[in-house]
Amino acid sequence: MQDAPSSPVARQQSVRLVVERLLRDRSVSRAEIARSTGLSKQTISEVMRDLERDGWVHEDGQIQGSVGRSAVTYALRPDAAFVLGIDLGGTKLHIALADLHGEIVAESIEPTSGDGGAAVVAQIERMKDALLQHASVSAQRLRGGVMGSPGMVDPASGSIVIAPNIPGLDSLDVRAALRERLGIDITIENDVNLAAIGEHWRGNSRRARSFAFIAVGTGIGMGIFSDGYLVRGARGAAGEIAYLPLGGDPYDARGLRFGTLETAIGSAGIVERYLGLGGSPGSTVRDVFDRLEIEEAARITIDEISRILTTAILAVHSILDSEIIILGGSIGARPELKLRIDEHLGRCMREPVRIELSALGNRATLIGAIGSAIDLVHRSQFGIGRDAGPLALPAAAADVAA
Amino acid sequence: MQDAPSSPVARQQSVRLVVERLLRDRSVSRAEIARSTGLSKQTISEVMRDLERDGWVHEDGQIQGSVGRSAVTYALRPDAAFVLGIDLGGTKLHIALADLHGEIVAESIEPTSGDGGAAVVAQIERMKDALLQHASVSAQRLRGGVMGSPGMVDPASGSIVIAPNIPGLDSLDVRAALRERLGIDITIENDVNLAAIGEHWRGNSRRARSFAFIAVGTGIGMGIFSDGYLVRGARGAAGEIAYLPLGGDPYDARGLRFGTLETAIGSAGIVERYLGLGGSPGSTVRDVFDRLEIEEAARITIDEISRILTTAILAVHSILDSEIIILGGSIGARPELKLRIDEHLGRCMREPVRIELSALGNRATLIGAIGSAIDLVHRSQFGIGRDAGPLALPAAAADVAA
DNA sequence: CCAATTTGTAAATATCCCGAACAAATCACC
DNA sequence: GGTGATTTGTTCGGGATATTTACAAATTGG
Repeated sequence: MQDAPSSPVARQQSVRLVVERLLRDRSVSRAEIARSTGLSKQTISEVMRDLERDGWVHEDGQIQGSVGRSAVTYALRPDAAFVLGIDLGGTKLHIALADLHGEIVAESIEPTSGDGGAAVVAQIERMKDALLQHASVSAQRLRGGVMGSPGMVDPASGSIVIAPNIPGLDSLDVRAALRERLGIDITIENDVNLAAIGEHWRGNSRRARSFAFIAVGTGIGMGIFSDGYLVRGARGAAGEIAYLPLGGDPYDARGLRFGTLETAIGSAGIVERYLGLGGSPGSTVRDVFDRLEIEEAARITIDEISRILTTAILAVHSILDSEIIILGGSIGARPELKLRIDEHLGRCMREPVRIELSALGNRATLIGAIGSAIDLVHRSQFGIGRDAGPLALPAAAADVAA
Repeated sequence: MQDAPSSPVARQQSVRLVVERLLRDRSVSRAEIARSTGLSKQTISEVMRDLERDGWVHEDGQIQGSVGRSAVTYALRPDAAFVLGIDLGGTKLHIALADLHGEIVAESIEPTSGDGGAAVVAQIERMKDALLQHASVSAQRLRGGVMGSPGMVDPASGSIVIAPNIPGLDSLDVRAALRERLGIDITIENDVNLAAIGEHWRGNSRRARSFAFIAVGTGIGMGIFSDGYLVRGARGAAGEIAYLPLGGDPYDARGLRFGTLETAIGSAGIVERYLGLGGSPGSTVRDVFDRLEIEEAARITIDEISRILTTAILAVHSILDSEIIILGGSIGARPELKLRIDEHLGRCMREPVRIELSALGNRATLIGAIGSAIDLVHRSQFGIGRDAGPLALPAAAADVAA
């Protein structure tokens, strides 16, 4: 069933407690860790000695001022390992190299190769090498990576099941190919889920254990956190709210194919609605928003979109009881929408749920991928099982200061 | 932060592995446990000796037939402890006393006392005493209990926030009162959530790690499992699908108060719809179902209800990606509904989600409460933290046989 | 400069787990 | 019916880890 606890059964527990404490507060003395974990001082000293020997922590400073001997504080070394965050979009491929604090040391964007799965894998390898060289990081210190991709990712195998926009990616075993070409494990995850992780780590839902991230752009998707854990669903399709039966007839053939909600308020649906109201032909969604103040068709379009999105939020909230709902994506993050949604929510909920705009914008997936990769490194490095609790991520600098 | 691991840090790990193995297969030999856990034979023997000394396990039989010495098998003693499952409804109070296998040794139903919270607590105490006496179980062996109640339960404090139907229950600190009167901890949980746990343990979603249990009766509610864990939401209101914006105008004042979906397809809504279609005055929901084959108004009513419920299922599934959706409650469990829903789903989903009727009927909450209580006893007894994994419950007899 | 307090180390002890050797029980096969 | 192979379960010694107690070192306040 599980692998044999070879020798260090209890030690891993201790190491884990120490590391978790160091993640919570960036710099802590050994005595303080002993107090807060309940372990003895020697155990902490010994664990810390091992961690320092292996390069995971270093002395960080001293605490003076209070009575008694001054304490030496230790902190996790951000440069102990590096990870790769990859945001694989239909048009752009965005890769960043980051340290264990999540500090990005190098990043680059290229148009996604149009020559299919194998070419994309080769492109990723090339970009990775360039980033390592640019940041002067040796390949050994690269310890993991996470890639976000649109479409469905099978929770069991971790391989892409359906990948729109990138031909030949779902037929290829991308994970195996990446492991072979890059020499490290790359975990694949739905891009919206990663964006939710990003917002949870560095964005506007930092302290919320239950929240939803709704991305509205070309398509519509949602990432769900419940009690600190990502909700993936049986087939990895949780949060596919494109198929919510709102904003149209769920028995309509088009809704069946692309999703009723997405048909109504995806980019295509918005433009179509705008044209139906007499808007100028050839307009984009951006144009509609630009003419919001000056054109009746644009105003009505956005009003209707907001109203439908509000019912979607109502549906999501009644099922998940989120603490916060974050709106993101090129359309969803527009403040004009939030304004109208807040107003509508006030009229159909007794205690309207808190709505926030994405703090990370189009970098949410990338940052979530980095955070997720850091978490995986921590887990694999310190023997933390998957049930050992929510994400083990360093607090953002703002949180430490607070 | 956490309590000090006094002495048995590693031992608890071993104990937990052994107990989990015994939960999975009811009767196992020590050698087999050693193999499957990776622990050494001596460790298993020692752990087992302690468990037997404390009365948690006993020798159960022998394995013969294969070459080699025959093995003594051990099993958890079902009578090592007993738990109380309580289903507190607006009209009926249903209590059962069960052993650690979930075998009910005594149960009783009474009308819920109408004299408010304190009277209900007294009633529960009286019924508990009677059950203990009837089953000849000493009070010391009663180790815990779980109570299901309609309304919202705060996930943090475990106290009832909103309790419809039972006056004065939300103002009282029920949990403290029960602890004082009964001498044991009674955990309170939403009744539909417990019904979902019941179905997960003994019902139709036994092997599903992600599923939803939808109860349609006087009111409408849902219990959610994601990846083996119950989803409670930020305020314990997850699954309150009464407020789904389906089947009516979400901006309507009545929907705002009772929930749009519940207004449409709760008992009151069904009867109202039936009358609106020219049905006979004074009818109940039961009457409507009875006249389904012989009266046009009844047929149309049920058809429309099914259609709305189908869109609700579609909404739930698009958000949660459940493996199975279980229908329960006095109305939801009617096969006439499932028939129609299956048909409708086929026309609005490309891969219709699997729908099953509740296997436990109106006992689902009670059984879920028992299962949940057994899980809590296991956790508190064997030092299993809350993040140690999904429910630690004995397999149902049918599963063991299979 | 001394007392109080806190940090960190050292030594001794207890606990727990593992590996190997070994006794016991059982089956297969001659 | 006897013998060997196989599996079970125990005993014993060794190693790793954590805890307790004692103590040295450092720092603040008077």
